[in-house]
Amino acid sequence: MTSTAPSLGKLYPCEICPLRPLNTFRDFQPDELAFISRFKTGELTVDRGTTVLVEGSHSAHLYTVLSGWGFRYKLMSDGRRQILNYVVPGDLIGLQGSLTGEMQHSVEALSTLMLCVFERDQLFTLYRNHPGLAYDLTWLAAREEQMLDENLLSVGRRSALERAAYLLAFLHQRAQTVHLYANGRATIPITQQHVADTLGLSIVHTNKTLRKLINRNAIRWLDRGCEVLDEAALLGIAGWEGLGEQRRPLM
Amino acid sequence: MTSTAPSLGKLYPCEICPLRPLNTFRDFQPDELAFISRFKTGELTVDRGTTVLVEGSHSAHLYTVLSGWGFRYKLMSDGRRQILNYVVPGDLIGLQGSLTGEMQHSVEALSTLMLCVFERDQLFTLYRNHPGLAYDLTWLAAREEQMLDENLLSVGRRSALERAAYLLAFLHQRAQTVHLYANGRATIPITQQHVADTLGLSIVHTNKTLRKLINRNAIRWLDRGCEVLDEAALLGIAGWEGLGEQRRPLM
DNA sequence: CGACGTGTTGAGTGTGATCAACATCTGTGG
DNA sequence: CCACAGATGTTGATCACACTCAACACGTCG
Repeated sequence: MTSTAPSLGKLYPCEICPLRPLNTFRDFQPDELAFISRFKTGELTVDRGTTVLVEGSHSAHLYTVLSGWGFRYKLMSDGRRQILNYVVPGDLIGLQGSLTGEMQHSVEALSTLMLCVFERDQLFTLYRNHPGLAYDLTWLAAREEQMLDENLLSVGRRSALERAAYLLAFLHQRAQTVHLYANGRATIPITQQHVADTLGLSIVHTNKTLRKLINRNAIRWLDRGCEVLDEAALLGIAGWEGLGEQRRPLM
Repeated sequence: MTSTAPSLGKLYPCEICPLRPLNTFRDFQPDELAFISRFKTGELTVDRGTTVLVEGSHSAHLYTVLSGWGFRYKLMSDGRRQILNYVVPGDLIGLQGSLTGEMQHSVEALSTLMLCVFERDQLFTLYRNHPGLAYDLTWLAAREEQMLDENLLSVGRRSALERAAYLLAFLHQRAQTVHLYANGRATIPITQQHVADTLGLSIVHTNKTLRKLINRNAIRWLDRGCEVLDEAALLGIAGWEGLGEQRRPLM
């Protein structure tokens, strides 16, 4: 399942970017916008299940998510999988590989995923001419690190129920900040296998743990999807205060 | 235990930095060196047990480790602690807090720790005038993310024995790349409580797990310290290939 | 139709947690 | 100098959370 049909044109030139107007994102200087517009060389739309970036590869591109869900993960040689984080619109993917040369993780689409495509070899031009954008890139990397810190705390020190509650509250909040389910049903398009591989649990125990959250009316489970009904309950169970949401840059 | 006696002078001006000559670190342009030298406002030496940066605070400084060991961690309100990563010479700490405003984790010294002190509010000058250094900062943030990814895989998907083997091999390799125990005994200055809080295990089970590694002659445990005897054995147990060590920047 | 992905539930097992007791060693105050 | 508290490491006994195995229901898709 690797339908990588690159739709070449730009349906969404940066000047009419559907994300930028959201007040989650910081304002942009006109010259910055002009640069990004040139930096962006195209768009890419992929189906659910497509692997966008592969661990061990040397990608010539980086991407910003325009719409849809995805996840970053690592595999062990015997097949064990750990999901590291999820990506939602506005997130930059492939920066790590662009800087250090080789991807250390893979990225897969959870839903139809629209991506803005950037050329890796133009990255240094950005650093040379646009210190504000360079700062933004570091900012995005630092924020990814913050999310990973919290995930690590979760997997290392929270119980199964706390972990599940944390994860679903986390994904729910991230979806809301980028209006991911503004239109239509408010569901997170994951399977219980994804939850298990994120939390470091077996799929059977994940199922039983999610059932407890369902019985408390905190969530609802649909076919390959989760709907958060009571975010406050999840935050309480997890002992988590939520994303201290700050305005963030958008590449 | 908060002996924060700031030794003001510069014992080690950047021009005679004891770390930079190591070939782990990338070469520097003269103008970059000059900038860093001005950017560095002093040195700070703290004792073992000192908390260098506190979660929730707004630090005006960032630091580069000149010598010694430390660790980054998060606490939950009921006292559970998760160690996120360790810091060794050459590592930059406090960047996250400098960018996003508030520290989301704490940093504590594992041994006597010597730090170079930088002023946060000069950070943007760096971005404006030194794109190479700006690139380096993002590079360092991306590398921290890579280490966290691997730690998360470990805690989420490796068994207790595999986790312990991974951690000690990891710390051993990091120590070697910066010649941390070039002089004197080659020990990692941690307690079993630190290991437990890194791996997400109880201290009792950590003790029993480390005993297995000791019985296999892979490590030796001293008072508040670990000595790696058979790195290959640890790598084998963990199913880990080691740090693909690349030359890295030094601030 | 059968194969496959996904979700569900029960039974038995085991890894790792908790509880408890003890051995050292250090530092501190009397 | 000793008594004591606290940090660290060790080991055994018991418990429970989470894993494995197994079977089944349901949908989609070739």
